[in-house]
Amino acid sequence: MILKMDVIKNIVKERLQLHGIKPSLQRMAVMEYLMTHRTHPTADMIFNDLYPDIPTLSKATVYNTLNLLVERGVVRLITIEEKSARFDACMDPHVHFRCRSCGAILDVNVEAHWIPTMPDGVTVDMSETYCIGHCAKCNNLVNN
Amino acid sequence: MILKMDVIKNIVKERLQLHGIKPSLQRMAVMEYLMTHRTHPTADMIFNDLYPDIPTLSKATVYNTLNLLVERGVVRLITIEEKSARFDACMDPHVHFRCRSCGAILDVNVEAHWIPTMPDGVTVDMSETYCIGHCAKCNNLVNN
DNA sequence: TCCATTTTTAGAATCATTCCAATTCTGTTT
DNA sequence: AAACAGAATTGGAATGATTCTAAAAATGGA
Repeated sequence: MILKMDVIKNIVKERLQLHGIKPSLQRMAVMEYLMTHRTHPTADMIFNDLYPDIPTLSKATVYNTLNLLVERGVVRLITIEEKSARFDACMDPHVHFRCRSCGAILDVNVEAHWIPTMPDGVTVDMSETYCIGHCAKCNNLVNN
Repeated sequence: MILKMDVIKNIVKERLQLHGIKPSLQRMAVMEYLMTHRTHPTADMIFNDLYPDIPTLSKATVYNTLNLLVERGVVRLITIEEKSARFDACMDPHVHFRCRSCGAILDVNVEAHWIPTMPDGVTVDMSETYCIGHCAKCNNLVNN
């Protein structure tokens, strides 16, 4: 019998190895966290949530790991919010929306990413679109 | 005879007043700087360039002013780069490109801004698209 | 087991930004 | 012009996210 936990852990491990990243306990934990929490967490949120399970975990390790994952193209770095960086393990094309009043960051699905025509000689290997406004919940609060 | 300087200063003053911002010496200087330097500067760059002319200028004032300008919709806050915020006084639709090797941030003209279809109830009042890759100059260095 | 390399760690250091309380400036009323 | 109230500016301290550093721990061969 194969436990669900093992299945997830194997997917996580494979995804890391596919990108040449040695799957240490800490790296697995950060990657699994991002794959199972689609909340665009900050480094600090990840650290705080993982810390109870890995009491020796250091914030530096979380930062090291996130930087490595971003460098290798395994997760996306999101700068939709000035205060702190956000991370997203979903690499399918989608844009991010931030609500001005509650601060939530939501995924918005799109067919493909928009890459405008660039000046001659410029090459683009990544693009991000950020939309900012008011989410459905906050709009309702105002209208009722 | 009207000096060119006066013309610019008048445009700057009008743009501030149009948005209900009292045109103090410091605010005029920051706004004029942004309108005449299309380099997407950081608060620090603005402070350093303005300081020689306004020796009493404080960094807090530069931050206060930039925050006010962004709040009132007079300039754009650009978060294409994690280290520090960038500012842009051009409100015409355009997207930003950042070169991975030299760090330059360039404007790319577009007809209109892309705003993907949002989930029901979500309203968008601003959107930004960031493209990242290699600029023409850096691509040439590699290919020659 | 021993050794070399990689990874993790805690805490210090850095750096952008905000906060704070005091001062200066502005415009208005006597 | 003096007195005043409110707004803007100021320097420096405080904050908070991130990076750096040097030591300790883990890993994986020979």
